[in-house]
Amino acid sequence: MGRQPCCDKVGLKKGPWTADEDNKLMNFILTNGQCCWRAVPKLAGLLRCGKSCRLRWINYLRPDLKRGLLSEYEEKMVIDLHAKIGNRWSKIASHLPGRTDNEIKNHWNTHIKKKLKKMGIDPVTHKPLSNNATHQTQDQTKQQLNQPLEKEQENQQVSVDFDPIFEPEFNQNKELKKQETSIGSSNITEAKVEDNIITPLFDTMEDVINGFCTDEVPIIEPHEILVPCVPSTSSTSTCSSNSTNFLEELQLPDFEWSCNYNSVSNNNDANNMELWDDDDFIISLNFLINGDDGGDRKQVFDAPHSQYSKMAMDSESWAYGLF
DNA sequence: AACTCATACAACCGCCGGGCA
DNA sequence: CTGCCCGGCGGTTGTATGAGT
Repeated sequence: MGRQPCCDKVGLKKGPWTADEDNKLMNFILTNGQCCWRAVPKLAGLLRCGKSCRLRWINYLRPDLKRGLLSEYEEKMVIDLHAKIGNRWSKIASHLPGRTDNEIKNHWNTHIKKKLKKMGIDPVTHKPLSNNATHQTQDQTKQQLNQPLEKEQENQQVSVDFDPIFEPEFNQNKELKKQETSIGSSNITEAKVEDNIITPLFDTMEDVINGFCTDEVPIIEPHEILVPCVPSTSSTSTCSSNSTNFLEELQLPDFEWSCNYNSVSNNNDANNMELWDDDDFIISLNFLINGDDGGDRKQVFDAPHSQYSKMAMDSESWAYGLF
C-alpha cells in the first residue's frame, strides 16, 4: 500500500504565490497561530496543500525573516558550520537568526560553492583541491575568508579562532567521527561525536552572538508581549501615539544581541547581521496585509486599531509556537 | 530590439523520524 | 509492536530576471 499523499493534489494550485494568497495565509496565521498545517489551507481559504503553506510561511512570510544577501560574516559562519556538520541546512540556519534553511542552501549552491572552488577549496570536503596552482592561492584564500571576520573581531573585540576550513584538527575530528561511526557504534556515540564537533563552535561564536541559537530562544510568555492597539486600559499603551516607529510600539520579542554585537550592528556595514529594519518590515507587512507595496507607508500607521489587532496573539497562538 | 544564456531564488517532491492511537 | 499522521529536512526543479551578444 503506497503512502498517502500529503494532500489531495486534485484542484490544488501550484507555483508562485499571489499577493492575495500571501495575504490570506498571513492573516490566518497571525490570527490563529500555527496549527495543523494540513488544515490551514481549508481554514484560510487557500487552494494549496498544507505543506506549501508551511513552506511559504517559513521561507517568506514570517515577520522575523531577514532579507537580502548574506553578509560576509554570515557567509563565513555558513562555511564554518558546513565544514562541521555538512549539508544540514536547518541546523546551520538555526545559528543564523532570520535566515531560513532554504535561503542558506540556495546561497550555498549559488554563491559559496563557486567562491570556494575559485579559491581552490573543495566545497564538499573543505580541503584544498589537489592542484598545485591552487595551493598558491591558499594563503590568499585564508586571508580573504578571514578578513571580514578579523575585521569584525577587531570591532567586536571577540575571538573567533576556530577555523575548521584551515584547522587540521577539524579534519582529524571528522576522521575520528568516521572511524567511530564505522566501527558500528551506536547512534548515541555518533551523537556524542557530533556534539564534540559542534561544541567548539559555541565556544567561539558565543562571544559573537552571546550564545544565541534559535534552538535555545527563550520562550516568551504571551503576557510578556505588549501588542499595540489591543484594547487596553494601560496608560502606557502606545496606540494613541502617532509615532511612526511601528516596531518600537509593537514591542515584539527581539533577539538579544550582546552589547558588542549590537555595536557592530549599528554600523552601516554590509557585514551586519541585523534583522529587518523598521522600514523593511513595515513595507513588507503593509504589502502583505494591504496589498500595498509601501508606496503609502502611512497607511499602516493610520490604520484603524482593529487592523492592528490582527497582530494580537492569544495564548494559544503562542502555544503553537508562532514566532 | 530581440534573442540566448546564466544566475538567483522560490517552490516542489520524496523521504525520514517522532508522536500517537 | 505496528501503522498512520504530520512536520521537518534536503535535494531538485521551475521560473523570473539580468547580462551579454
